[in-house]
Amino acid sequence: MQERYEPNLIEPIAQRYWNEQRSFAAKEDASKEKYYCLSMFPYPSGRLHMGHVRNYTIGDVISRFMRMQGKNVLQPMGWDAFGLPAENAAMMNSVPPAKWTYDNIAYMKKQLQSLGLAIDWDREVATCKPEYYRWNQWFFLRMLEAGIAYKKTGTVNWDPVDQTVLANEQVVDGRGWRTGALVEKREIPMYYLRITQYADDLLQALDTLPGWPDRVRAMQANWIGKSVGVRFAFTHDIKDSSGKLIGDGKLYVFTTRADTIMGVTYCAVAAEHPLALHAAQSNPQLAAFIEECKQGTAQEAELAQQEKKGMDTGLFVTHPLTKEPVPVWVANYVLMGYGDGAVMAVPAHDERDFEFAKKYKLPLKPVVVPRSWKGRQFEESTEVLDGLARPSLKIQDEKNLDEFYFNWNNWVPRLAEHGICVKSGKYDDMDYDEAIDAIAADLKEKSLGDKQTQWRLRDWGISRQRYWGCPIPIIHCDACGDVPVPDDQLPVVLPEDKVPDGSGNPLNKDPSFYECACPKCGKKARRETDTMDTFVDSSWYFLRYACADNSKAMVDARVNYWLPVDQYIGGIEHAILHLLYSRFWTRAMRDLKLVKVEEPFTNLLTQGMVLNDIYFRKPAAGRIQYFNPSEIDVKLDDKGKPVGAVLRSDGQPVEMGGMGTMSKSKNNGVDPQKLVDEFGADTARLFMMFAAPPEQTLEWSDEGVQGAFRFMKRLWRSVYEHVNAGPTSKLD
RNA sequence: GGCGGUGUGGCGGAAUUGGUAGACGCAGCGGACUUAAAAUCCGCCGGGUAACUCCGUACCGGUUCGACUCCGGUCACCGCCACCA
Repeated sequence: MQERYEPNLIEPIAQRYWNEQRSFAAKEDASKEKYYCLSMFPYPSGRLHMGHVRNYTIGDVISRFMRMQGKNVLQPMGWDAFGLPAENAAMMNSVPPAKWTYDNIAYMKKQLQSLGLAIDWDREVATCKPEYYRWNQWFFLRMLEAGIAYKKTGTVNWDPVDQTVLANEQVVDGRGWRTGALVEKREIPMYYLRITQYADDLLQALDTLPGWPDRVRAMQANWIGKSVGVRFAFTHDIKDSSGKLIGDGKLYVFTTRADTIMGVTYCAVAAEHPLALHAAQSNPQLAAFIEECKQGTAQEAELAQQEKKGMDTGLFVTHPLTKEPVPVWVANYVLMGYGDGAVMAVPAHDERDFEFAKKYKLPLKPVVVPRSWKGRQFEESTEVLDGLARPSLKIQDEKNLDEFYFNWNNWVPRLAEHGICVKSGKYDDMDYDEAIDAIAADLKEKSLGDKQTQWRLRDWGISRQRYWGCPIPIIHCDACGDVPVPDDQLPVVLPEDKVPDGSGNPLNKDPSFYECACPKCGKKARRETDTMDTFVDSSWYFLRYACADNSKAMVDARVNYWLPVDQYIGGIEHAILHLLYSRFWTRAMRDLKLVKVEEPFTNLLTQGMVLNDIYFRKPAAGRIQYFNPSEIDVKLDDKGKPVGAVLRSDGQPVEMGGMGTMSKSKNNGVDPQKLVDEFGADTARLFMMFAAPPEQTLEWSDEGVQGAFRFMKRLWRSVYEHVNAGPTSKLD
């Protein structure tokens, strides 16, 4: 054993030994308690970043701890290898995404090994390999048979120049990020997975996951978005040009406030609603308005910022209880994708309806009063606002000091509170719950509605008009329709030699891929060229680790030994989609009797981001220039507080921008490879584990790394001294 | 607007079920070694005081022999979701 601590000498020796001995290969052993420790697998972007190092170090420490506790530990690793960045890199460098991806995997695997992680590399998977994605295809066909997968037309962002579908993030200010062309909404056929069928289960079962952070469970519950209310219909006799009643003469709406049904003064429908489209046929102005609503992105968050706009259709529907005519408006605040794309509007008790009614001078009608008014006399009156007569209700407060009344100058939140029904005929004096029960019962009796549960969650559209993904195993035949690829012809292999040029999916232009024979009738047919969303790949990789070598089946009995994952570690950014899809997919596999496990992840740790200082200069004209902290000298005052910073190369001051997530755009990243090369993996790992609790953000500090390095050196020396002192010691 | 979280020295953060607040690290200060520097090592390091049995865990109050920890309220910050009817 040598006196000097030289990690670059000793770490590779240990790593080679582990590799040769297969020290971390896990074997199923029913006599031992298993422990499955899983880190979210990386996208092979090219190099590891500090977030990876943190993630895998946390997992490795937990694995080590559990191994020392005598558990049979599995810690696998793989590659989330399909996806858009490979296509972009391909365009820039004229390299096929496959080559780019495999090269990156080779490099990053070396990096991971140099970190000394106790990974069982025998179980490595890469989602872009046919051995893996054939089971995506196989199980997709099983879901199709079971009715969990289905086809329907869906709305996408379409770039008319590139002839391609854009993800929401690729739409900037309503234009394609590459072409700058105005993005269109387009209806195209896509495959969907019926995750909504599992909505209630996915929501309820969140309570069985005490090992998950509260906020992640809350985020999932929000996303699923259960809401209980009443779905009912207004009636009408509006017919289309062929004389058919639109929607069978019913305009369905959903409401959580059925108690306000007597206060309805208009109905609002989404721009894409059949009634709106019908009215637009004879109304060019309305048609133009509908076109305007269709512009922009399919992203809902942006809709929330828009001003409320609408237009009268001139159509009327009949109120199901009062039989009064109710005007139908098109409104941009109504979403086609939620419920039936239509709402009943009660401007006296709903903020959005209020704002809309005020803008377009629509009537309003108060029908709910505070509970404190119960059993007391109130006065009806009319006030004139904006030249309109507005009905108001007044009451003396209990101390007879003031008058409380509805006034319609501004919205007040109290108007939306639950209360007592008034001016509602037979429902007068009923409280919220009672009124809803009574109204739902009456609507049911008329066969015009009932209580219903509505979900925010939508079915999962998995079709992507993209090349670098798992092909959807369907063949389109003019005679037989959509025919599944027979199991014995799986996998449908993605050709790996294509180089996308930005003008759509190369599979569309490759006859050797899309030309095929119909498996049913043998006639010439066309292969589906859409590929699957990459979230499909990551929805079950944790199952495959248990049986990665099985070429005959998707999963086998070993899955039931290892699953569920005892500890899952990864970024909070996957709190909703990846984790929800995985929970759904596992349930689908359970229902098709492939696995026993229902909840795949028992404990979840969402590790914090890695932050670093931000330094910049803001020139009088032009872009902000960011400087990497390694190029900066910080000035301290007497107490050691930072008071300023200068760029080392020119000695001139730079602005201190506080701390932010390490990113290319802020130029504040630290390359893990440099860190490992200089100080060794142990120092890097020690610092990361030590500087902050795993769930919290970690503030990078070069001095902190030095401290960890000093610690390692001291540790080395004390071992060295021990070895020299002890006559029989053979530590080296 | 809804939901979730967090507030402790100059800084990152400890404090297992309510029992010595500030572990450990960073920065800072003093010292040793050195011709000098780096590296390394030792000591000090919340505030106040001449001193202590003083004050101090965002703020106000409560429970308790005892509160960073439990309860009620306030303030501030962060994250996610959001015309969801």
